[in-house]
Amino acid sequence: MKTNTQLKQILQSEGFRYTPQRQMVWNELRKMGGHHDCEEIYDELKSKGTRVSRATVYRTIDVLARNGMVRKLEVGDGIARYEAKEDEDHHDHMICLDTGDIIEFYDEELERLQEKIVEKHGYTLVKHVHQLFVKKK
Amino acid sequence: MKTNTQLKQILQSEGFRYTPQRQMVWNELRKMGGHHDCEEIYDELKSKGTRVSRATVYRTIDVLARNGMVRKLEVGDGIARYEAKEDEDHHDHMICLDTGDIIEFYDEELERLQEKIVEKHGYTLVKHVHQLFVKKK
DNA sequence: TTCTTTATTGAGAATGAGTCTCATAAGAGT
DNA sequence: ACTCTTATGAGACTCATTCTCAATAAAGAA
Ligand SMILES: [Mn+2]
Ligand SMILES: [Mn+2]
Ligand SMILES: [Zn+2]
Ligand SMILES: [Zn+2]
Repeated sequence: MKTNTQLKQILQSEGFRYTPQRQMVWNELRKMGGHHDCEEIYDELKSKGTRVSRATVYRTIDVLARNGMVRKLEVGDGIARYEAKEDEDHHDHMICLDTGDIIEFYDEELERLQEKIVEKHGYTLVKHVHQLFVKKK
Repeated sequence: MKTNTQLKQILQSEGFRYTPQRQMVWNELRKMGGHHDCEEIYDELKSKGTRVSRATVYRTIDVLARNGMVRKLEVGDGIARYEAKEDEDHHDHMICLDTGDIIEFYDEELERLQEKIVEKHGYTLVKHVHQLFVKKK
């Protein structure tokens, strides 16, 4: 569980300022849990009376993503979604085409295989996108 | 190699009309080879003096994609790219973060593993997106 | 071939997620 | 408290993609 102090340290170590807006966006996304877009975060904050502008939500989410606090997820509907990265391990996503549900999965062997393939081509793996679009059986 | 007659059959079997514009978009994408966005297809057609509107390129590409003639590829820059699906087998993509190059790869075991994981969760795999973002070693 | 029906097209307007501008506010170091 | 610089808010703006609608042309019938 990342504390606000840790958020402060991470931001400041990169030359970013530790502002109340950034705290609010970060804490809100953590509290919400799951995968959410900027508009949802903005609405949630607004409904609580806190004043964080839409632009700041977008900017903050971007800062957090660049610093590994948050993960960006694009499922193909043109809306970027984000999830707070606590201490949890890496995982990929299954998206149910019936319900829109996002199920997380992790497979050791799958991760290894990707590395192997990339190496075979003379490259280094920086990141990957792996999404399985499924239907209920 | 898909012939124009095959294009006609596929379109008409789905109730779509076999129009010169659709032939031009399809043949142009095939001729170009590789992964291209709608603007590139539009420009290419325009440079050859053929008159196909931008809207029609977008609409046609969508029709072709829905009918398995074309594959959509989103690499995260907000521009959808497409590639003609001839008779070639399935493949996924490595995107070089240095050059923007798109390298195709296929791994039997990887494909099998995905199926296994999805089944384990009680779902059926409909499609998947697997992109490896890499850097030159 | 001509007629009818209905999908398609072109041109440009509209959409909308995300970005940018700029004047004002406020972190952080001294 | 002062200074320097980054962050914020409000709204304008971007730009890929979609939509509108009048005009056009496939496809099937006769
Ligand atoms: Mn997740
Ligand atoms: Mn390809
Ligand atoms: Zn993974
Ligand atoms: Zn694959």
